[in-house]
Amino acid sequence: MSQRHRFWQFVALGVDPYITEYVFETNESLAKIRGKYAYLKNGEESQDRYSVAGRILGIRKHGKIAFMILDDGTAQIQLVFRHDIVGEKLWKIVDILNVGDIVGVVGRPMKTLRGELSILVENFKVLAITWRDYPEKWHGLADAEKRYRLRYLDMMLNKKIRDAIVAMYRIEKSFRDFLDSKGFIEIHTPKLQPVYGGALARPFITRMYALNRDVYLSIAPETYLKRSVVANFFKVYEIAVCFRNEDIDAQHYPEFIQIEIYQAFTDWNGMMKLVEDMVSYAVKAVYGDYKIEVEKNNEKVILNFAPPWRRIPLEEAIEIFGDVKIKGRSYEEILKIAKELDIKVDDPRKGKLLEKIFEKVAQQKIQQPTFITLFPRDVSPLARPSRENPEYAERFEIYIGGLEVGNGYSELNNPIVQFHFFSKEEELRIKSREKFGEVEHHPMDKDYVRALEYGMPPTAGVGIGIYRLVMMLHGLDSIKDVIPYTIVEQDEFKTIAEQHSDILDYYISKLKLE
RNA sequence: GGGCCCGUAGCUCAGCUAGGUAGAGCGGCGGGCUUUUAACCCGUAGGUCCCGGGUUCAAAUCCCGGCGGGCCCGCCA
Repeated sequence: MSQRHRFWQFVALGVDPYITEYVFETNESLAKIRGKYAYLKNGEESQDRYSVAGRILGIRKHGKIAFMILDDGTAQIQLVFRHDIVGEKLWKIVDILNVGDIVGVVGRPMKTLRGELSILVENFKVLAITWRDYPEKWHGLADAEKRYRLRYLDMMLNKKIRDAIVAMYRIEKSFRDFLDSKGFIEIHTPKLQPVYGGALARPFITRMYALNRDVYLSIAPETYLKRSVVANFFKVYEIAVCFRNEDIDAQHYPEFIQIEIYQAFTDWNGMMKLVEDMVSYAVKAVYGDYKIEVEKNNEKVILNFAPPWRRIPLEEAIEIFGDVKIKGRSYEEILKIAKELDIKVDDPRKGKLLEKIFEKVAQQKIQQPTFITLFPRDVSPLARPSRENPEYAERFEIYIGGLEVGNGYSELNNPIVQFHFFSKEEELRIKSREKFGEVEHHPMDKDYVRALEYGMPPTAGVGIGIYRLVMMLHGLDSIKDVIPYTIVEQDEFKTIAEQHSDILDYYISKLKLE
């Protein structure tokens, strides 16, 4: 308040950042201009004239010439403002522009004497201004709390984050293109459900006033997509938000996006092929090659997505990668191995033990895209038992870069056995409650069983975690880095209107507000 | 649920171990500069040291409690 805000300087120069300009027509993106005029020689000016708009992210002033970095969301380019070209009146505005202001400019591509492709500005308009100072140009926005609190700045200024967000869109689009070409359709399943299911997780509970009852936020689209298969939509998928009321860490966040795919008349083998074809298609479409270099903990790893991917049964993976003999062992022996590995046993199922042992000794070592197959039946209540050994399910998980990114199986389409498995899950919950506390289990879903009773063809399905896939592909070590907006507690601060009552009064009177 | 770490100017950070006048760079503002690339040079303003309590002659610094954020373990993808 002590010194007059620069806003008043703009107003004095006839520029009101919210009243003067409502539109600015652009006719080219900076990315295109960069490509098209790369040929210019140092000092050369093109006679072509373009209209571009974006945010100023850097300013270097040199008396009667000024260089600014303009970012239009597709690329950045240097703007050259010359006093002799824009004239005295516009120069006064050039003089008060700050990093963060938004301008539309008309000018000609040129290359400076030092070889920097630029736009020589002939005319420009101020389209909006920033009221807050931007982060320092060298370190940028680095404080973790501020990055998540002011995520728009993080996404605007941190290239790694921005690239991951764009790549995520392109990967999802590639998945849709691929599935569309195979005749799949996307079906949106309910996020508010009377019974949660399709995964083992604690749900969010919320109130639906229309029916005067509590409902669950979807933990997975699975049971509804399979109802869709019953509905003769034999090739369906959904890129779905899933909500799981569990803790946050580097690989987990309570709301996340999965693509789930179901295809009738095939089994887990057909689904593994579909997955490796689809993911490799997307990787090539987005990054230009099946092989991509990923940086992990300052180490570079080349990941090769070219199909086919390796398929290794779970117990074999434990033996190969973890060097732990596990095949043919009894429940007691496996329990002992788990304890020796310092694994806390809080779930009585043998399958859980094997999963934990795998995660502890083998998972980190699996870098190249790999299907780990043949999971124990007892942790897979919606999967079809193996045709060779019903102790196992025809279930696979996808591991890339040491991260679990997906899970799929031959779907259980037998309503009698499905009912039995659900009943066993209930029993497990009740039985293990005294001994281990609440164990994650799949609740009885009779309505879903009834759908199966109308007849579901042999079907295979898969779920792939989009955030995990993207964080792995971009070498980011926190899932929160690829989630556009994560939750943060509200903090206290003053808005500009609260800090500058004179400016508030100006707009109230100018716009005839009360 | 358990453990560890962090919070100082708009931003990035130093100062804290061992209590003694709150600092730097960038950014802002003013001045100079017509080809810079973290431009440069001169000047200048800017702080509830997260909040509350305690110890002390004296607290950014030590202690306790809280709030906010991060990481790890357990659980979930």
